[in-house]
Amino acid sequence: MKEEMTIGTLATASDVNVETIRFYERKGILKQPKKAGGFRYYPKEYITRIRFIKRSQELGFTLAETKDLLDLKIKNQSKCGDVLTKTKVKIEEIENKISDLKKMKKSLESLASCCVDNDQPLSDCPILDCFISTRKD
Amino acid sequence: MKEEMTIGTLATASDVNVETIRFYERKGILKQPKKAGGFRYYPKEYITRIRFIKRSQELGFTLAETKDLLDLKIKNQSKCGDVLTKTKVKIEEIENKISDLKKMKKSLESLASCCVDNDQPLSDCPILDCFISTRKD
DNA sequence: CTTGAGGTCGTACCATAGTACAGGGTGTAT
DNA sequence: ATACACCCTGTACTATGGTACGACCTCAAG
Repeated sequence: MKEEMTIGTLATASDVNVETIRFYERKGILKQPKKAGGFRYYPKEYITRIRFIKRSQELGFTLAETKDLLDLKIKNQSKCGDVLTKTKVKIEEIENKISDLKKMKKSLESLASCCVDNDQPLSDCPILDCFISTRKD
Repeated sequence: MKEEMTIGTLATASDVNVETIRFYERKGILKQPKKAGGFRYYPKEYITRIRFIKRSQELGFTLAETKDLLDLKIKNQSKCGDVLTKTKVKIEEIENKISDLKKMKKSLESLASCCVDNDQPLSDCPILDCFISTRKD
């Protein structure tokens, strides 16, 4: 049996849409495989690559960043530290997002605590008032 | 002095782009003000409304959700509890995002700790390997 | 009354991450 | 040999939150 597959088989095996694979190719994230009769034929390593992309997204990397990571892999003069740096930058970004979200959560909680009576008409709703007055100017 | 202003003045006063105001109008988030000679003339309440929208975004609400909030305000049979409910849903969403981000961060940190030698060639980079092998299947 | 700032509308464009589809070509099985 | 599933390219469309621009119009000052 040949180790190659068409795009549909790869898509099923990788659990993504056929269109997504073509989209990644257009974006340069997946390189064009050999073609025969106009059809793309993928070696099974592509399953691993797509898995990598998906994992990378789960870890918070954008497609552009994922492309960088994969490009590093291709350039063989790349050093492990290059990847470590990108990873550390991403960790910081995530930390910032977490702290922003925590601030939001606190603001919303303090808004929620304004509300003493659910059946109050909205004209007297303290939450909406707080919405305005708690804005940092 | 009249309490009305043109779109440019409103934009400056609200610290948003003129185009943004027109965009909000198209989206139904801001209602059309009275027009004279084709020009939009805004009462100053619109400054408060745009502030509300911006504050709402800061709090993690999308424009669609902000529109819901503002629509609640308009329907006078709305109850304060309606707003409280939306606020609580949003708090939960934020909590979920935070926990997702924390997971990402942990994964990245464990990847980073794989790297023992920055100058290692990438072919031996443990981070990239971990990328694949730590994927939850 | 002319000029220039700032208004109008409609449409196109940006990033992000895809999805959908028309109109055609190919590959394999019966 | 023909059907049918699958593939091809290219383009348009989705959502989100805007930004930018051309061509034209209006208002206020000098």
